[in-house]
Amino acid sequence: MLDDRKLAVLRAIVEDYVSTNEPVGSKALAERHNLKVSPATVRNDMAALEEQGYIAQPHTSAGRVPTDKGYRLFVDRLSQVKPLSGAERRAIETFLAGAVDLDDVVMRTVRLLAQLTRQVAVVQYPTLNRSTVRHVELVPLHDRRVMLVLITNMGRVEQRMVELPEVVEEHRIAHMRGVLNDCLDGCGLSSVPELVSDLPERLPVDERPAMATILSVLLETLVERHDEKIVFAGAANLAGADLSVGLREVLEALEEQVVLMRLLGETSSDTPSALTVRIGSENAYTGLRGTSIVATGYGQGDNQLARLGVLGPTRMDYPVTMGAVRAVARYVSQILAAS
Amino acid sequence: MLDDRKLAVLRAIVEDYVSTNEPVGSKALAERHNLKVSPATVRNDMAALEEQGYIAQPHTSAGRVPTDKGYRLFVDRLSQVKPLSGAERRAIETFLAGAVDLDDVVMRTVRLLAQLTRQVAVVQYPTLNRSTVRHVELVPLHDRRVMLVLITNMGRVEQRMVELPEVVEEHRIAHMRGVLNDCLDGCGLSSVPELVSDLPERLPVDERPAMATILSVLLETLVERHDEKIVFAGAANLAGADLSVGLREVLEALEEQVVLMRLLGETSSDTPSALTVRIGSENAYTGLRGTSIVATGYGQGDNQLARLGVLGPTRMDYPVTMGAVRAVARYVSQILAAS
DNA sequence: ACCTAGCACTCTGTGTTCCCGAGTGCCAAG
DNA sequence: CTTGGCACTCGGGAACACAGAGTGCTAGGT
Repeated sequence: MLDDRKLAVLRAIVEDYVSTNEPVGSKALAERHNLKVSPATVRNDMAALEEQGYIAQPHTSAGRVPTDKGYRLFVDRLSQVKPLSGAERRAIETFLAGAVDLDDVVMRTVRLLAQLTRQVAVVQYPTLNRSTVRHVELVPLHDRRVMLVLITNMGRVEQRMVELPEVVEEHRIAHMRGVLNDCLDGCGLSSVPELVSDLPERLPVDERPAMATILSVLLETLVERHDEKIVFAGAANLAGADLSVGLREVLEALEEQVVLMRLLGETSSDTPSALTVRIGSENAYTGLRGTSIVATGYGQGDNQLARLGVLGPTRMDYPVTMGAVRAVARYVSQILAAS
Repeated sequence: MLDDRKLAVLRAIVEDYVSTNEPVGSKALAERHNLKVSPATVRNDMAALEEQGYIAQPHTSAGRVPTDKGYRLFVDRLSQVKPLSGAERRAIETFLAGAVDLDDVVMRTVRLLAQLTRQVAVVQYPTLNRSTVRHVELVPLHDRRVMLVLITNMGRVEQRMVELPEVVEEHRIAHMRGVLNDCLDGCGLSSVPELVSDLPERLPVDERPAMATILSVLLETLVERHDEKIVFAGAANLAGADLSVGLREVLEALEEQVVLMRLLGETSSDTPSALTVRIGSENAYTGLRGTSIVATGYGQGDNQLARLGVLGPTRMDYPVTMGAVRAVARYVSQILAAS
């Protein structure tokens, strides 16, 4: 049905089209790649490929252009991820190594990825789910106001203002802090709710209302899933590209955390560390019909923390992009593991 | 030189051009606005205005378009800031009131402003300069590792990992924390360097190396001016607009913190709370020749914390935009003051 | 059975020409 | 100083022709 030569033709079409951005014709194909056959033969193969929906022609008597299905086949069977050059790898390493805190790591990662791929990079903040509590701090501010600070083992810090129901003396606050830390230190965030459920009862009566308030804020913080925070960079790289549907839609999607989240997230969850490629119309979101997403999880080994990836026009250099995404994911995983 | 009618003509040209996006001719002007004079007269005035550089024609025999100088005059003398509608004000209020922490306030502000003005909104994080230290926390992590957390009165939290030169027992860390807080609590961030300068000397000998390390990280944090962090939103609003120079340049500028910073910052520093309007070529940065910036400081009264504003095509509705920027700045100032 | 050469055909994109109309500048009269 | 009239200038759209690239098909060769 699709013999080797037809596949070679498809590969050649994808490669040429990606590099020139122009529909590729049989003649050019036959000479640029040494297929050892004549343009006429190539035409026959093209006809077959078109028949089966792998390529299409924008207008009668123009060259062929890969369809989403064509790209899919290319990605799955005709290409292999291209590793980065040594220089690039060193650049990544030094750039990421300079990060000073978690925010900085994420920020540098997203910029790096954008620059490397010349696409829009998207990075999800490491999720709290697998994190553990490193420390809980209560800082008395005014009479009835306390700042609650939660520090996780990933270096992540969440802070919330808490308005207490009544004035509480400082030494009581200190005591509550002690109790909280004894109870939670080192525990997984997901187990916090049950761990604190009976905590007020174990306190002196006059500390209970305050503690209850604090706990409700703490739980709220966890529930809010602030971890779904996502940042992107490199929007400028979209300027030239043809997204087939307005640039506006794409930019809007990028600013919608929820949409972005789903883009990165919808993946074969059985192997989270594998590269996920979603091509054009495979993407549910309508505004992104002309774009592809290359994403992967990052984190240490089986402990996947979150996802990152890039978004670009369907007509992108998949092998290179995939290489960059994979490499960056690895390095950022290393950095996070080390800190 | 420029009598009242000429000014009225200029105003009419700006208003028409802003709303229609087409060069406006003498005839249309004479009828749409009741100028009570004939097109011929308007033409004479236009000639005078063009002579002096307030308007220009894209091509011979096309209508007139305001120049940057024309917009400038319009903004300075021919328009007045348009207040928001009651509904808009209420929307702002409720939207901002839901904010849960400082990050959230900034995030909501920038989105709100983008939505309200249909332009790109830019918000600078409240600067640390005027802030005071609310609390310093040292959290022991591993043997030689401590997390330094700095909480300011603005609700801002900075955290840094500190690698100590030697193992330090927990109670010593607690002691250092106490000393640090005694020394710094309530002090302005700018005065921190001198306050801590002789601090190690006042400690037991075996705490000095650790404290020295901690202090160097603390000072570094302050110097790094992490406060110059800037966020933007609403890039999608640029999609349709004509920036006269590529969209790409503008997007690139937006992602350059430094450039963005200068855009908001360069202002008549004597009255920071006033609205600053920078029109087209008045803007130093070359990539932004086709855009204008409307910005203002925010914060409580004379205590200006930072700046916010919007960026859009030179052809924007200045009165409305200025109204929105001013209103949002006021509300966010209120919110911050209350927390 | 497959490849190849040749050929007629079909498009798109580009360049040319032409014309309409909006808008101007100028002038002379009110 | 304002106004009506008038000739002039361009930009932009429609109509048209044309070159070039690319295709599909068929017939002949291996």
